[in-house]
Amino acid sequence: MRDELTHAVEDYLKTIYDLSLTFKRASTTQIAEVLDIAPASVTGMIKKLAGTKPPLVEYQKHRGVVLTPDGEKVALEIIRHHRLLELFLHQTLGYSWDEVDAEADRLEHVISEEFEERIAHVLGNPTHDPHGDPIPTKDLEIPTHATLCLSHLRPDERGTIQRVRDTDPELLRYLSEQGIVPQANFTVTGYTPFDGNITLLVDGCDNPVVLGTRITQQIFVDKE
Amino acid sequence: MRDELTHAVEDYLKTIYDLSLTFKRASTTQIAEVLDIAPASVTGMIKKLAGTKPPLVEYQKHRGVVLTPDGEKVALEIIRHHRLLELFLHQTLGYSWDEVDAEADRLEHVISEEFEERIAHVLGNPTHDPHGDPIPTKDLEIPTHATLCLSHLRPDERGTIQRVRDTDPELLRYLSEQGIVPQANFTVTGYTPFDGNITLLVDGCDNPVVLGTRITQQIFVDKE
DNA sequence: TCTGAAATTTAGTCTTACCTAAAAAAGGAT
DNA sequence: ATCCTTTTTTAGGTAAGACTAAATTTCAGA
Repeated sequence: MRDELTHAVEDYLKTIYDLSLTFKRASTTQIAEVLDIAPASVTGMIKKLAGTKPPLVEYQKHRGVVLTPDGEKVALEIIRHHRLLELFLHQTLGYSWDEVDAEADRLEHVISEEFEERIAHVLGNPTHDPHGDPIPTKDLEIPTHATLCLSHLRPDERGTIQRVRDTDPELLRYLSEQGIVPQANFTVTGYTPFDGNITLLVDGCDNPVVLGTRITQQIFVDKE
Repeated sequence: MRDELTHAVEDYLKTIYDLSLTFKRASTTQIAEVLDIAPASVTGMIKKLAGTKPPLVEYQKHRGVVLTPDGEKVALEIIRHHRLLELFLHQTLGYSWDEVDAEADRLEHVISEEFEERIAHVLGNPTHDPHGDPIPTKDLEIPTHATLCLSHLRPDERGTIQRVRDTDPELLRYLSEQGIVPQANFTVTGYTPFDGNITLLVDGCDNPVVLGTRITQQIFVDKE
């Protein structure tokens, strides 16, 4: 029906989905920044997305867009592809967790439903990818996941890393070197009020790590 | 260097490679037929391929093209992707042999060298895909393979199916229902001179199968 | 309510990467 | 030599997406 969307369209929808988790509506500039495209170009695409047969976004001039149910369906489908692929690359092909995002970004637009089902099956219908991001189910429900941000913890609190929401390979490699990966347990040993830095000691590691808010805001945890 | 070729370019090169196995030079019309586009379009693309920095084809007006060493390298790279993917889909993900071609056709243009290496490794550096087609090695050598065509066998000769060079899912499904898959042993029990039909009895099957030349010319065997 | 900065949209271009139909030209076979 | 087929040329079209520059709108503070 509304199949055969271009890669660009799928990327826009994915981006809008992500942004609206945080901001409700996604603004032109935000989308432009994420996709590294001129704002004017975004306006053009947004209009297109709002003008498709079943509209994919609800657009109000000067106040950004939200996905329609149809648009959200597409976005979740792509996100499911992406996260299943990430886990598959990691688990079955031995990719490290900082490499999976780039490869999945290319494959997500190309694989068939059949491919999706088969890797889901091989992986045992998993609920989370290697970064701890929830994988939408086949009928596009998002499994529950940790929403407590590491930046909110304070000294002496203990917790478990659940999710690292960042795609920068450098950062991911750095974090895993420090033992900061999903399922790792840790204790917060320090907090600096003015810059928000948090120091934590990962169980089994010798040295504490200091992380700035740029990082701690991307890490979600369960408190012990 | 000459990376970032479009899917279309890669498809042309793959097609030219295939054609020149049989005809030495690939003509405009032949290419147009295989790719199902107008001959004029082929001329255009051919000129482009001949005009790249290191030319990918050697082009003589009115007498078709041959791949240059550079073009052949690209073609073999894609063919390696394609055949590794076919085997991977079949072996690791459980696709049936008639389904793999279509999926591989899309993925072959998108996977990274890393992906290629990792599936090759998981599969144990295989030499042949599910249809018996040889998989170019990492340094793009083609393993030896059967070149004896089933259409040349005559009654009472026995052989082993080595390779079925066809991508039509219907046909492939039909053949596997008749037990005609790589490694199957058989005896030729009949030959009709005028239409070239060949009757064969696959070991372990009860009924003989009659195949026309359209089919037998695509099947390669080893004589027992 | 005015004003200026920031965000957004409009308008008009451009590029890339194909594809096509129809006319012209070139080869080849007799 | 001439007909027929194949191939190329010509001239043009489309689809997708991106860009710049200029205009407009919004919003927040004076």
